[in-house]
Amino acid sequence: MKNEKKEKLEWWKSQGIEPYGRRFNREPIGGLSTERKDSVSIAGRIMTVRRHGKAAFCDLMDWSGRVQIYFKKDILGEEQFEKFKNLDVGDIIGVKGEIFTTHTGQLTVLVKDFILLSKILGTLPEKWHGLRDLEVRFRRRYLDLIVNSEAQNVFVARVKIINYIRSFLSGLGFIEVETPMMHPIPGGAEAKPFITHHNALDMDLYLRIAPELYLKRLLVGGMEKVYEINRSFRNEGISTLHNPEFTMLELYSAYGDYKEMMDLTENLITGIVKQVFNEDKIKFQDTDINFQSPWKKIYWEDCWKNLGIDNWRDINSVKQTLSEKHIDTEGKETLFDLLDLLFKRCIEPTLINPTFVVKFPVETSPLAKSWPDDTSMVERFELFIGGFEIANAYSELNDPVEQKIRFEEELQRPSERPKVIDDDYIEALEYGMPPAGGLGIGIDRLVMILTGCSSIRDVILFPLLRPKQ
RNA sequence: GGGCCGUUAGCUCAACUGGCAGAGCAGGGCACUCUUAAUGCCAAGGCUGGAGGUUCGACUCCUCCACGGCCUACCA
Repeated sequence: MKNEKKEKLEWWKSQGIEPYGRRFNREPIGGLSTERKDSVSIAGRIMTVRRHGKAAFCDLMDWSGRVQIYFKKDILGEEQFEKFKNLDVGDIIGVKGEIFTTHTGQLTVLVKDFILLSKILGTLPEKWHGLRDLEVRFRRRYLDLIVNSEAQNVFVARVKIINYIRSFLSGLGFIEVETPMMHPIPGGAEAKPFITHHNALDMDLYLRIAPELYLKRLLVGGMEKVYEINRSFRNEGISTLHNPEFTMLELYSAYGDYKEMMDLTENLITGIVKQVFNEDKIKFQDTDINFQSPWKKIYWEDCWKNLGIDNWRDINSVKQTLSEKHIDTEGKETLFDLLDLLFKRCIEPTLINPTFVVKFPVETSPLAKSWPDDTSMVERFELFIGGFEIANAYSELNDPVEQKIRFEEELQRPSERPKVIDDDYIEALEYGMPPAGGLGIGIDRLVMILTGCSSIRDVILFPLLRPKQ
């Protein structure tokens, strides 16, 4: 803390004023208008000060907006004006005054009275360039939010998107539920879990990697349309698309299928684009993404044909294509690892406008219902926007015997996940789960696309960083 | 985890090939009652991320460490 700021703090105390105030009745700054001639009461942070001897203009900011306020000595009187001189950029004050317009026509509040509500002891980042240092923006997000309106906009948009999702789903009869975040057996996705320990029960628990298996138990229980906007945790690398904890929407609709999920996804996201952003196109990085319906649908299998692979199960032709494209296959041996690599490098980057990729191999989808007349494939789609995966959905496998076989087959494949079959889930299926469509949407990534952010850290308030020092 | 890059005043950035570390904003003082990146004048602000090394001399070159960014890997 700087000595000068400490001295200011002491000055306020010496005036018998508590520099950290109490409740103050105020209205949002964003609601002020030039038509108002009555007195107003507002509060917020002083963002700029332009002093002119016996008068001064300041900008006062609250979450709803910013307004210019005008301090005049002949209005405030000697004593109040002296207090004003001891205010700093960054202080939080309450103001009572009247609206007027300046000679340049700017809406301004003439300060009749003000009160200090919170004294700043630090120094705000620079008013013109703002806070650029990414590390500081993430570690001290509060400064980012105070100073960078782009940061404010992103997180306001995030809230609006999530609110829209809730009202959209509620309108379709979905109910929001909460399922455990501490799982005795991690399941519902292929990912490395975080491990924690419960002392009283003396048992290890896993932070959830997906809520899927619990939500489907609720379908067994008769809940027909459920969703959870869930935080899930995966103990893997950090990148512009990956944070160890991330937010997903998962929903399940009894008696539906993956096609229903496809329609729902398209309606939901086009609705967000229209209602929240009032657009049907969004600029992401340097390209326009067109969200207009109908969205493109392609078969996963056709992607390979387009790359010149006639039979994607032929590992040699996959390897050959990878080598022709000079893609390093280090550490990749299985057919599906190689296919995944090829897909990520050669297909994903081309899927800019929303595109459903449909019908996946059963080996990569242990919880999905098989394709009619082709048990080697499943009723599943992934949605890609802006070159990366946004959503994943399928017709849910509700046959307990088949599910058990799929789990057992999964155990045969190498995995870093603990190798335990969730027999409790199988048992639930034995009581009958209705056929259903299920959908997962990566909320952080969706927000990225819609707000033009290139890193997931830009849309998560406090992304995980190593502690400084 | 691997590769590359970055870290200089509270913030945003300079400093050529190794030769006294500089500016704007913020903060301090003075002047100024319609400014809006207010303005004018004055003063102050630094162990250049940390620890070693090379050198007469290091922000600059070398080694190690810390944190971050990008790419890559695992994944969503």
